[in-house]
Amino acid sequence: MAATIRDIKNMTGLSLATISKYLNGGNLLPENREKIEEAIRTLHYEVNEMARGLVTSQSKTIGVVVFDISNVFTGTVLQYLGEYLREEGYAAMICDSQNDPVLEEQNVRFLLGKKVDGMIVMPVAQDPGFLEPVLRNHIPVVLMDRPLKDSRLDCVKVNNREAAYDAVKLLADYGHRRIALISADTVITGQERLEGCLQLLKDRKIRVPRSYMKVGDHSIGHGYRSMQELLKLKERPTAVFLGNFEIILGAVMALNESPYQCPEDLSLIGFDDLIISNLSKPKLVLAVQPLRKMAEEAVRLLLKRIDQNRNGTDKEDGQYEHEILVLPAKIAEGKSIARCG
Amino acid sequence: MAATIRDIKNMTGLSLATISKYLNGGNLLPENREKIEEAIRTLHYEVNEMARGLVTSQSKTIGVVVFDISNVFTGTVLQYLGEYLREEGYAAMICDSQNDPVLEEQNVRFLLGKKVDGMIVMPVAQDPGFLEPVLRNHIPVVLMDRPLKDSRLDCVKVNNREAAYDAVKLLADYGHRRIALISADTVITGQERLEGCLQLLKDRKIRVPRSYMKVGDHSIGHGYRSMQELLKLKERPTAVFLGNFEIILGAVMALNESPYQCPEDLSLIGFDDLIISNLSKPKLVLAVQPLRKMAEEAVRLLLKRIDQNRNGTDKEDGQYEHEILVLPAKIAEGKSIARCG
DNA sequence: CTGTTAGCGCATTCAA
DNA sequence: TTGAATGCGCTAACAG
Repeated sequence: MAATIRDIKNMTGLSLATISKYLNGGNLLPENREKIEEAIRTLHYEVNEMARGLVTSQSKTIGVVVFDISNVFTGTVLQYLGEYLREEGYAAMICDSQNDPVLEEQNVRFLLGKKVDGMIVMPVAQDPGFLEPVLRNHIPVVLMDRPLKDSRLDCVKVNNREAAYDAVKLLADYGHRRIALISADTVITGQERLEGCLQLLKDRKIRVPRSYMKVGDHSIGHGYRSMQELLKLKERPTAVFLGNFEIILGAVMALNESPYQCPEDLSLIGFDDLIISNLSKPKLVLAVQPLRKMAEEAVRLLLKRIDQNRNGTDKEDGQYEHEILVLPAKIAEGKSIARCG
Repeated sequence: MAATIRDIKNMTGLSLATISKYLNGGNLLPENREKIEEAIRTLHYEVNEMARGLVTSQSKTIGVVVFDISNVFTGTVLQYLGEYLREEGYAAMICDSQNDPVLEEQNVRFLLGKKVDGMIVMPVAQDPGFLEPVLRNHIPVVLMDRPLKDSRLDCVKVNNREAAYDAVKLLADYGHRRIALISADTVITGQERLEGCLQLLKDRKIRVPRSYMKVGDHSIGHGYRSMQELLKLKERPTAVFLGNFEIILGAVMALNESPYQCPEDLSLIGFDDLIISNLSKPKLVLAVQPLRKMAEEAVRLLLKRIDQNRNGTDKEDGQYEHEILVLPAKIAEGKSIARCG
């Protein structure tokens, strides 16, 4: 149906090899070049990447596995990833795991079958087992956002612990002592942030009542319910740390529905980077994740690995030392924190 | 590097054909089946989809081209699309056009090269020209959200005009006469919604001052600035129609920063379907788009076309009559509209 | 039920 | 610079 290199051959009288050379940027007589170009135009020829991939055994596509594609964080990262990959001549094949480890494993196998040249994974599983097949085939992988305990895996992430530490420190510096945390322990990023918060509280000798610790998942629902509960307490907190975007949404929603005002009645600080966070009134103080930078570094690292693989720098069964790139999240100004006491 | 069907042959002593038959669900002796399965396990064999695709000339993957992947609407739709496609044994290859028609055209050509079996497109271009190559190759396409003026293109969309009409009607029914519109005319969906609004206003003989018509693009910035301007007017509107998700965000942000309250000082009705819209206080009245249904129908329609193509129902240069599926957006309750007058 | 053969569309030797 | 031949990994006849 679609035109092939053969049709061009018949049209121009040139050989397959010559045409192939043209397609791959080789040198040929201007005259022949002309002929081929005309044939391509009139035949609407388009290279068949499947065939090309079969012989070159590289697809020029990168598999991207995300834990949840409907998530705003994910969408933004995907946008940047797409940008950088495209710049480098790669396409992205995106697979959504829907927060399901089983789906995630299927995704990985699927991409392997598609012969992607490499993978970028924002994992849902905590165990790196599902990446075994990838590692075995010497397909480079880089993790994003969430590291996994496997010394062979590169990762680009954010200094969750430190940034969370700084965030709560800001609250403390404003004089707050009744500080509540709404965060998650279901994913590593949440755990790290939680640790950072607790460390600061410990360093400052600030006690946290059980009722101030709202540990659940990174969901709107958790944020919403937790904030409602906090506001009902006899001794309300004067400040709250919000662990991620969804939690911010839920919490602000609950706060908006209450008679309390931010920051007069309650100071807030959140963790994420999304313009939407501006929606809250007043503008939220945020620990901002450098999403664009993360995407850029992930692509850079992955392509480096692919290159190393090709140049046989692949040491036996291999591996260079894996790299864990930790980028700094920075506190961005806002008006959601009031002085206390 | 990776194991091939040949390795299995060497290991089992069976022929390529038998193994291929196994892989494609054919019948063979339990004994041989066993052997093959063991070989697959020990060799970690995985089908090479490029090779398979080359001979079957179908990739079992669908190209999905979206105008902006970082958009929440898009993310949600992608999630549903992925779900339904997966159920049918297809994978999605997602390309982001970043609201750039040039990128969009490249995406389409790229996917063509990847030999996708069909495409689902949420277009940025208003002109269907960029889909010529797809049509020419008889690759089925279905448009989503935004129709294009080409009688050969199927589309799944929402009754923007009618839903917007109903939305503004609700405002009018609550007694509002000073109704402002913040919407977009840069995309067809915005235009349709605008038309619906204006039609109702005309039917009810409600005059709209120039200063009440905030027509721009579907961006947070447009929503934000427009709302600020509206609130500064000597004669403020009593109700505002917000054309999409981003506009809602921006407008609510501006309103939150002002001394005015919703719905006491200003009634709001918005257009979209995202849980995040709940963030506003009070809960917004919304014209809700049936995103899941849209995705389901798009997949259904596309696979139908693919099937028709294969069974040669493809009439000459062909085509069945194209289908334009218009799904109803429905008004969802909320508390953002107050009685007026 | 199994094996042999041919070829999908292309890149890549090696000669010419 | 160009052309003829070979094979990437797999499926699809067909013959056994």
